[in-house]
Amino acid sequence: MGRHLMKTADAGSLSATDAGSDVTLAGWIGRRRDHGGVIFVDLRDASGVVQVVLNPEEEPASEEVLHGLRLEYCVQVVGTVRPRPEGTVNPDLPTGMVEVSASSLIVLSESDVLPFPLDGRTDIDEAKRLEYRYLDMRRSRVAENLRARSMAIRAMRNVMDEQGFLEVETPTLIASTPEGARDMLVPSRLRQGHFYALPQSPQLFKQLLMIGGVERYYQVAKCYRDEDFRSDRQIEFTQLDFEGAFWGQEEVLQTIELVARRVVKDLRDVELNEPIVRMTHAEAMRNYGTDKPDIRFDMRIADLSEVFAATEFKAFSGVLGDSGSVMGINGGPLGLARSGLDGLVSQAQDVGAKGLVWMVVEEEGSIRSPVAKFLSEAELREIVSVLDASVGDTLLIVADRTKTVLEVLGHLRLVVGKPDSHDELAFAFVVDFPVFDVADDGSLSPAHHPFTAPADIDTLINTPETAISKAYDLVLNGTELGSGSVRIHNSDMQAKVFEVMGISSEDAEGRFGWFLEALRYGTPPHAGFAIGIDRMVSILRGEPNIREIIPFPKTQSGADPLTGSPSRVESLQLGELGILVSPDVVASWDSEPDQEAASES
RNA sequence: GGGGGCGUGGUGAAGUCUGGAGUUCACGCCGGCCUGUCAAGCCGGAGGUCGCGGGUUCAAAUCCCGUCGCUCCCGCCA
Repeated sequence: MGRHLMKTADAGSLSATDAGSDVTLAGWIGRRRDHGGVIFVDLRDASGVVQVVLNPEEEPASEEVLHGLRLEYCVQVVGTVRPRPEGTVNPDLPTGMVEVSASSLIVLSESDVLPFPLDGRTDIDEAKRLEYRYLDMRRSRVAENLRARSMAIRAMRNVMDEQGFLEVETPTLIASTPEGARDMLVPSRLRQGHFYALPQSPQLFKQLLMIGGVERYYQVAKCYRDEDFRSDRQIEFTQLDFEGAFWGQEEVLQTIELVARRVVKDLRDVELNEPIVRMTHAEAMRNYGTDKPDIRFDMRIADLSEVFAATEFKAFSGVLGDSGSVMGINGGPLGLARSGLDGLVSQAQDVGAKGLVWMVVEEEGSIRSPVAKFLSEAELREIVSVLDASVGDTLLIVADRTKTVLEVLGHLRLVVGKPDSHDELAFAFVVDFPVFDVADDGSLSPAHHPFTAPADIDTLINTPETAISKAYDLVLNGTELGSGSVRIHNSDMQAKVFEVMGISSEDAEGRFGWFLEALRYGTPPHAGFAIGIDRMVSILRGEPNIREIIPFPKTQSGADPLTGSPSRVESLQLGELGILVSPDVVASWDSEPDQEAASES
């Protein structure tokens, strides 16, 4: 290594075997311990931290420079790696066996006093962290998350490469495609009054790639959906998107398994030996009350309608007579006081239940419950039997329309059973999704985009409300990680599906005529998937939201506190686009106290 | 669009329920001392329009109304 190099070693990589070697380090002052004479500095770079010893008697720099060192100064240190003296080894530091004795120190760049500490011991307000994200990512939490994200994407690319996939970039300025969500729009200057949409997914392009003879495609794709934010939703996010020709569902699920195994291995150093559990959408709903079941814990929903077929209890008999259901879960030994049980009742009501019956199995086998006196001995025995209840267990029972019962119990199941960490991982495939969601009023709305192949076209046409599609989801710990489907590869079939979904043939021709035509040129059967990378990494990292995994995320209101986006633009710029901001909107600006654009103009 | 939580020196928190002097704690910052620490230590000091606006009151960080920001959730989002 020549002397001209700004650094010859990484701080975090030094170990006892480097003792005696001369190194040039460069990084930031993470901490300083100034004893008046000798000064210890924790020098941090991207690789980690090492202790640098500055002794003025050895003249690494002037007294003024040495005692003037402050947190996060960017410095270069030339010195010698040496074992730490007896009794001063730091077992908490990976490089704690050694230290670097400095022969010279140069301040490359001073730092202002920091807006918040970078020590990782305090939870800084997130808006502040995002405003100074470049400092925030010097902290180990974000730095490690960025590395994990990189590792995950590398693992995905490795699997894809090994499986013979071709990485293809698809455009991000496209025509609006129907994915269900609101499109992010970009105005066109060359065709005023026209707009590009940012892709919600590369859906139609990857299908075109299949038609184009690319048999296996993948992409680490930025996707955009202009909907409200959640802890696991941002308007822009990243997916591993892939598609295979001459493929059906089985090939897709097996590929997902390869990806999941590799990512979990690389990020958690855990081998997933068991095949990923598969269940149908109907099974998921019946057993867990949701299409994204958290199967780290069992606690299945049990149907108690049989038990109460002839009950005297009006709250139950009324519902059953109205073709509803009575179902329950065994919450296990919750040990809740009356107030806690009442809390569950109000939570059940919050999600739509008229009420919730709780029961606690008492020592001598009797049942404590507000409704116990309305139920027969036989019914109580049957409840205990069906729910496989033991002494101390809390049973939760809901009677209502079947859909409501499942929703409520699915919610309560999470409330009482969901683990509070992601130490354990439970993947699941949910397959055989219905084509339509049935609303309370019986109306149908498509559950998936219209390019999803139906399991059976006749069923779709004759009884659409019961039709199954060849669509499937990947779920991890109760979070939907991604979705995919077998696609329609036949133009006539595609036209029929458009029709059933309520898209008129004129409308379909106008918006997707080009795609319907493409399907007519020997389209191979194909299927694919997309995995949400931000979500997957956030769960594997045990982070509570995907912002921790995204380098520069936006706040819940869609703003970036660092750069000030979204911002107003000059009217000149709008003029070129043929755009005039509505007078109402302009008027509302006057009442806003704090606007970036206002001060820039 | 709706519901909940939060907003107090640079940072994090306590104080707010039950109104009574900008009070407290930790970190950071400034100055001094200090040659083996590693969240270094010791002594001293500075620093706040309690998010903003209005109201109630003799008196508001505290109660009320509004508003802004952040966040969690419902709707929305395959």
